[in-house]
Amino acid sequence: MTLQKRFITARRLAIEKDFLHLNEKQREAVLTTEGPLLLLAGAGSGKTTVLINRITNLLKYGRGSDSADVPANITENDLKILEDYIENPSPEYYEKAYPLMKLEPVEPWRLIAITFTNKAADELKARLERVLGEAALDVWASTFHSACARILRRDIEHLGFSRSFTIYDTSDSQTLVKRIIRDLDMDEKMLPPRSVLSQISSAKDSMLSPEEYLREDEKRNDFRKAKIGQVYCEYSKRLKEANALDFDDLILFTVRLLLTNDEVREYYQTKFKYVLIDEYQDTNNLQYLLASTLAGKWQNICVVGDDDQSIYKFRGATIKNILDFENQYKNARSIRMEQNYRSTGNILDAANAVISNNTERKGKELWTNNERGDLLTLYTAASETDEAQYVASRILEGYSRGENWRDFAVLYRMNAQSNQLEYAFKRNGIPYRVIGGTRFFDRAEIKDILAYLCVINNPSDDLRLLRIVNVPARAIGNRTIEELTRVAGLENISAFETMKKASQLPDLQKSAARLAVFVELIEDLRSLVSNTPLDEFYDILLSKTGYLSMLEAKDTIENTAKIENIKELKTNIIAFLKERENGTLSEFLDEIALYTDLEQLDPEGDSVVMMTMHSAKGLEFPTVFIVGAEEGIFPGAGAMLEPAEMEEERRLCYVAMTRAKERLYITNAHHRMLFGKTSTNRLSRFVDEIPDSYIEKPRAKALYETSRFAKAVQPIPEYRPAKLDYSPPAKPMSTESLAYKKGDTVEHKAFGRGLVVSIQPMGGDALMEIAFEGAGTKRLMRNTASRHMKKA
DNA sequence: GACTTTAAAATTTTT
DNA sequence: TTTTAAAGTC
Repeated sequence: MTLQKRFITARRLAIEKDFLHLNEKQREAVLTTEGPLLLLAGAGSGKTTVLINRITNLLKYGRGSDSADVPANITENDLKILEDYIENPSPEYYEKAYPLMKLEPVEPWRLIAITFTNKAADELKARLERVLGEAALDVWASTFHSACARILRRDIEHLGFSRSFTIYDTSDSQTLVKRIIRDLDMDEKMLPPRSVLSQISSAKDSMLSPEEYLREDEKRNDFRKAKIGQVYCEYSKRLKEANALDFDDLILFTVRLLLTNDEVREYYQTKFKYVLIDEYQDTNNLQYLLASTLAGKWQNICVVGDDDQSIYKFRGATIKNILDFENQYKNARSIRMEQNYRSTGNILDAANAVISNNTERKGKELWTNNERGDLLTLYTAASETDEAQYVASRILEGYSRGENWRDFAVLYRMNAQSNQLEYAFKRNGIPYRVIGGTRFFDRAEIKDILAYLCVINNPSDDLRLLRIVNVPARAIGNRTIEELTRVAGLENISAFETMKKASQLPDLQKSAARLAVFVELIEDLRSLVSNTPLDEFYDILLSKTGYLSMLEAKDTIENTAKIENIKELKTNIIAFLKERENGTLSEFLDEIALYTDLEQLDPEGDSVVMMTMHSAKGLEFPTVFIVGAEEGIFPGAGAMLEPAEMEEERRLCYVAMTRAKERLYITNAHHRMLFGKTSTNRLSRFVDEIPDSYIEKPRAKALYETSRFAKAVQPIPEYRPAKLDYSPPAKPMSTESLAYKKGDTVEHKAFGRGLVVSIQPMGGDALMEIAFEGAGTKRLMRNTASRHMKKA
């Protein structure tokens, strides 16, 4: 063998020493740095660890582990140095060997890692920082959307938008579409805004402009689609006028910018030498285009994903991206990580058995060295109440055995199923948290305040302007607003501009004075915002707009909660300012728009978690309950006729099952009340797909053999392990993190140390009065506040 | 223009 | 069943 070849081998072996804690496949993934790489990472196979180590490798050794390039003039002695280190990996030898091991270490800013959630991005950043220190902060680790926002804030002017554009979230888009449908005199029944929006979204995903879309569909003479095309047209027009981008636009415009502007493309393509995409199975066409464009120059694109965990088709994700990766990049390498470190053998085999019924997949079989563990359990309840009680009882049993509440998770197909479970948990005194559902930023009062902030930031934002123009009441009613939008549309100016001219417009004479007051309010605030610290400004906003007094005027429980939520938003501002000393309003709004998953699972609190199977992706729990395993619910009714949908449901089942580490319970109900109707559903086909050797089905058999005559047969006895007390719980829910009492000292993230002065129970919540050392006395709602504070 | 009643709809949602 | 939005009443 030549010296060069021996050197290359030795160099890789030497670098490998850093990653001996990984298994063989993981290590290969870490050391394969060059060219397109497909990383098929099964559930629980240590994906994040690999990602971190891969980046570490790139930053430390560059392409040393994966290159045939050898420095000029290497000598036998150089080889010896490497071999010495391999033989004896001590710090002294390392120091000598390191210069020979590295080959163009990557500068952190030449690396972009794109994830799907902010949570994942943050975790990546945090873990990188722990390993690499400060340098890690220069790595672009972000979501698709925030990476795009960052690019567009710099260069969107090439596309004719202003750099201070506003971001519309899904519900903003929906309001806008609804308004357009009405303005165009179309029938909302024929064109549900939701489905119109998803059509628009998929048009954008195919990079079709409204005009192109219209042209296509008029050819086909599809009446409905032509209508949708008109809405799409108007929708784009209004977004443009409001200087706003929706979520899809963020990516669409970035792709368009990169494709049309050579200079910008060149800049980013050169900059990003290594591109890394996480959760590749959930990317849509645009995201695929973005990723491959960014990697266009160096072709160092690494995608990580698991085709079996693709569960977001309804949002445009296409499994094709991951299935076709090797066709798109002919020189792609692929590595499968199939060893699972999470679940017991039984759970894993059961999950494998279910997913093997899918045809659209790469095909992979997870295995584990973990023990077999308990069999899965199927419980067939009489009703949904019974099902919930069964779950509660099992959890109670576990807790009395010494397990923590947080070791249990209940997963369901849709949020509506959480209700019965909540009742059961309350009844049994089990502390729980529901993840998802209505989110903090979806609450009306929060949207209102944010709308004020948006308008101050960008007065052309008609959508937000109309939301708040009469909240609190300013005697600016429907008629005025109608006239206002009519004139604005006619003259092609924003509603705010129209307001300014109200006194000159005959039809607005009557309300001109009131409009002027409002205009002045906004102008006032606008002139204030640039030279006032954001948190201070926020207080001024609350009082000047009269929003706070509006809520304080009526002392109801709802309003107290609303006030707390508004104060909670201030906590966000303070936290934001801590991150960025001189953060501006527009930066804050960006962060809010793209960072909605505020209420994350908080590992400190000890409570049972309930969530949809979708939200559970990426998480793990010792014990998992999958409830409502019934045909029509899971798989859902919509999947019955569509094989592709059915496969997606099955993947969802696979995701749900592989969340469990030690125990997995699956339940169904003989009859169930849902949306006010009682129905009898057959056991989910997914349960049938689990071989009997992995699952215990105590009573299922007897029940289902007679299910056709279920009504004639004797009723199934309800599951009642203990005497049931159906009265509401005497004591309030007692999570450790919620168990504050008068006199406790607390540590709040934003307000610092404080003393609990009083607690007043309110529904499932409590109003706490806390005297903070620095921030004065505050009244906070316990459940929300507890996310930001703990006992000191 | 504010408040009350009624009617319709309800997968899943990382941004 | 529950939630939300639109129509109806004061």
